[in-house]
Amino acid sequence: MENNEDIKPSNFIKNIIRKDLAEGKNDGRVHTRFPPEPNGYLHIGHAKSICLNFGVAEEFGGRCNLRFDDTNPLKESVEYVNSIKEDVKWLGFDWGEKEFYASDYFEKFYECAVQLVKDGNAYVDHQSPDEIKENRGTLQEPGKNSPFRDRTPQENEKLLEQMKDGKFADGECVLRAKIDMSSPNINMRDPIIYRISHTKHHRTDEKWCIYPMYDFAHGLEDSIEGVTHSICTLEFEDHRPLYDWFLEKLGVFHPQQIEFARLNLTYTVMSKRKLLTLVQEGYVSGWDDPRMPTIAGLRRRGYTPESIRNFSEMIGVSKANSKVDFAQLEYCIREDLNKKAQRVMVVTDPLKVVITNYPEDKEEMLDAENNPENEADGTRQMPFSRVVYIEKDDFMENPPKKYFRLSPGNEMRLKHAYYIKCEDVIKDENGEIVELHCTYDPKSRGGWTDDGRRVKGTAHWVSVKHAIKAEVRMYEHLFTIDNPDRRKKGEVFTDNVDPESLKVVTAYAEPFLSEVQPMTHYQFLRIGYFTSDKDSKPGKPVFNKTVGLKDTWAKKQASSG
RNA sequence: AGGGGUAUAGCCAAAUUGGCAAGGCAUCUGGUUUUGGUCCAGUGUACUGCAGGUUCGAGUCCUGCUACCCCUGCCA
Repeated sequence: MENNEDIKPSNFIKNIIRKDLAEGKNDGRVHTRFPPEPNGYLHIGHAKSICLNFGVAEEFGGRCNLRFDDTNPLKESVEYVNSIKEDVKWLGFDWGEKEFYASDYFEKFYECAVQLVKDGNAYVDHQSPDEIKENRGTLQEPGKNSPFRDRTPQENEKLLEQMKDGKFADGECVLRAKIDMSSPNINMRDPIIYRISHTKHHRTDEKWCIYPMYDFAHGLEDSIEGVTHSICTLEFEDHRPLYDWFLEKLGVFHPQQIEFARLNLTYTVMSKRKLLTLVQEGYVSGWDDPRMPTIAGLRRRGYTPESIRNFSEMIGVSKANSKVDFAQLEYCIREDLNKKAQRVMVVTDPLKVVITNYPEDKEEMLDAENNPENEADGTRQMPFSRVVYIEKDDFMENPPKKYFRLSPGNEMRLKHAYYIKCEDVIKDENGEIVELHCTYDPKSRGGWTDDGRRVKGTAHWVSVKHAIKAEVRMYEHLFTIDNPDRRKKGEVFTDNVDPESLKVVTAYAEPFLSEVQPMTHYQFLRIGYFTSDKDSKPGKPVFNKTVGLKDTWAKKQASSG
């Protein structure tokens, strides 16, 4: 029976692999790869791909390569290489003893290009970029053959060598595959194999001034590494015939390309270009801003690797374009942190409560459990005294029905402390409530009496005398609408950024929170999960709101009000 | 003279060779609770995009539609 719970959901890619295995393809090997281009930070959509590729390899006893698809030095850098490695590692995946780089195969790519030329399958085209574009045709009309299309293999071989040797300027000519300028698939209209770019590469430096295009390089990379199942996103479906064409013409090991739908999430954007815009135009503080859907952002927000892996498993894999509700991601982090996060008391919007019958000078330490979900986490001690803060929300002068919290003449429990009863409401000259006078029941120490009294409401609190101040960054969705790409004429997607998606508050916390290690997860009791930020300094903790607790009371209020 | 894809509940998404349409998220309702959290139990007329056809039987097979997504970088 318990096996049933461990069965992971199936998907069409696993079905293909199972079938291949059953048919004895690839000698029973399963080999995948995760091939990021180091031109930006990884985001939650990449996490889906990482989990898929590494997950499938693991499930079928295969391997998964981490490979940097670094064929365009203009856009790539080591900064991105390093961030990608860090993120993949953090997610919990191990790519083995070596990492792979397309740039390690540049020599091999060149040899393959020479072979294509010799076989009459490629030619050097001296048309200008504009001419090439012009002659490519349109979606409805076929393209026109280049006037250089019929150069002899000997001539092409010589020209290709000159390209490699830097005899030409950028854009002066390209190497093209000789396929079919009238193909209904535009990718097959003599696609470019090599372009000239006198650009320094972050790994090969100035060794090369010609760089291979994706379509030529990618299948070869897969082939060289013995990849069996080359999993990519839907937009490459049109490229598959080309992927296959190169491998066939070259007569090398032929991996199978399989496409799946990339992840979309509500209330955020996922394209590298848009994420870059958010960073460059200052809508966020950087790639790791906790509102960003980047791995680095989610990590800083307080998401755990387990929660993201679980999310990836949960949402499944298919070929249908879809948009997953952000609430599903939030469910995953709540589920994980509920088991792990220590509970602490932090008041974010304080209301002073004076307990008039509690001795002026008295202080006492009270036991508080660290996590009701895990008794092994033990207890800690919290100082209590005559004046405490509670949340403003936890008091109402004229409460609606079913309000369990504090109100005039009513009793409420201070968690782990005492029952208190509101005797008096103190207001300032504007009528604003500034302070509550309450009495406590000494017999309720620990928050319980055996007299059958029903005190339904329980609130968190901190002792004013002992509390420390903490900076708490309250995050909401970065965008005001679930689909940030929906916009009126003349608007851009950044017009949908919510200027209030970050609110910084000064909160009052239990004293032991004064010194926190960054990246520690807590549950602020009755509020949500919070994670200490790297900006924390000794005595000056900073917390990021990871996600709020479910709040059925607030929901009920909103729907009835 | 276009090509390539996709359609199963509000959102994801399963469904051996055709055989009673899984599961999760969200929602709502109870119960438990020293967190209005967690947990537990329950909660859905899904004409499986539409219209036909084959069949004892169709989400699965056939025909014809419709809607949406992707493709005209010397990006990946």
